[in-house]
Amino acid sequence: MSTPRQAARGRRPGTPDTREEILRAARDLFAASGFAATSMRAIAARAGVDPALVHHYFDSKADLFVSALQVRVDPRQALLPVIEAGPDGAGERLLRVLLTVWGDEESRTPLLGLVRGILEPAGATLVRDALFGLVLGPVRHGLGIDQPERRMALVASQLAGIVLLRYVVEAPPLVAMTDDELVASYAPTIQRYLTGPLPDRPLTRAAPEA
Amino acid sequence: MSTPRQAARGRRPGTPDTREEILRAARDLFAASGFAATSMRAIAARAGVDPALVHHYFDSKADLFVSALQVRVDPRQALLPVIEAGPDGAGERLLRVLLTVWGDEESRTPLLGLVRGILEPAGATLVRDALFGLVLGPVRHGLGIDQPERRMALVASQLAGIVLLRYVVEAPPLVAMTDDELVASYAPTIQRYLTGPLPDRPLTRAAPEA
DNA sequence: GTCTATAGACGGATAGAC
DNA sequence: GTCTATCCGTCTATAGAC
Repeated sequence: MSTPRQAARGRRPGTPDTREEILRAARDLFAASGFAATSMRAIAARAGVDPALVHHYFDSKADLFVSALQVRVDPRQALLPVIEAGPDGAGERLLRVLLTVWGDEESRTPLLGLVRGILEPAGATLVRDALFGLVLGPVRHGLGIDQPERRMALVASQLAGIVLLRYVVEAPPLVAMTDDELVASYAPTIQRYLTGPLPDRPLTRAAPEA
Repeated sequence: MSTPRQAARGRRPGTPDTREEILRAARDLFAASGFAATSMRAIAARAGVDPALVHHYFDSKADLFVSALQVRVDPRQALLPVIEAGPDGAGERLLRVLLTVWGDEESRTPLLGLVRGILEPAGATLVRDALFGLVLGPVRHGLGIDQPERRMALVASQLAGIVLLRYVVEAPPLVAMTDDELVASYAPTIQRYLTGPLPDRPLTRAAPEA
């Protein structure tokens, strides 16, 4: 019904692509309900297979979780253009990468599952490390900016808010805005966090009194 | 151990304040692990009472959830100073209210429970409505600004990101920053969302072609 | 490779003794 | 008001027939 199958000539595999069906079902359900609230039974039912079959392909629920949520976008590669062109305009470029990745249905679903996993006790640290290590890390090291940790935290707080309200909560005004409108609204903020003035002194240890 | 008891003269209540103990335990656990991952048994164990006793005081788990997460801060009252002084500087005032409320241990715990509930299927709409209705609503109506829906959504996206990264994920750079540093970093953003230029035309329906 | 059956644990909720 | 005992549901995971 979904994927057009090419005429298999040699030996027909016992199962066409049951494993893939399970992965698709798992992806959808994890994205919609998170890790804990999604049961293996529900995944099996959606995929139209027996619950035991799910265990046959994947050792545990956690195993299925990480398998289903493999994002096909390599952050390091996607962020290369953001970094290479230097700090000027990096805010807009970073934002456009975010909107592109989340705008693609293919990559949005697994990402939603990951985000839903953030607020669950188990996956909190895992996802946090992934976010900072894979996404913000390259940008931080690639751009030559001062106080990179603090600046990237500011950037992350705005990007996380956008993702949360536009793609998870689906706040109507944000959903209605076009990519260009979003860029016009948010790019100045991101850019200021990246290269604008910061309240604290950069790296000087002792602050003279008078 | 906790509350100093005044010498009860008349009839001693059978229980000192077991109900309050249960509420405290529920608040802590809901804040730490969310709704689904917190069991009634765990709450009873933490409160040092029998699981059945929890059901005696509260009809259901959902009932206990809403009872435990009653925030003692009335948003309408807390936000009055933000609104009354008009749009100028409203960004900083709004931000300071947020930091004050979340800075108080007393109110932070129930708020954490509410936030954790956002990403769970059950409480999503409930919490979203509460957030927009109680917090952003008064500000939107109180300040005389154009395109209030869109502006409040922009504001909400930044505030939500701050809450998520500073109080839920606890990103070190954000935790380390003082309130004044946070205000210096974020107030300009909030203010621009409230009163700055917006990409779209305000309320004009038809945009002339040429 | 696919399924039936079930183990083993934990969850919320209830009835009723004291 | 507090507790014991228990029902009934759902879950993950496994063993084994076909």
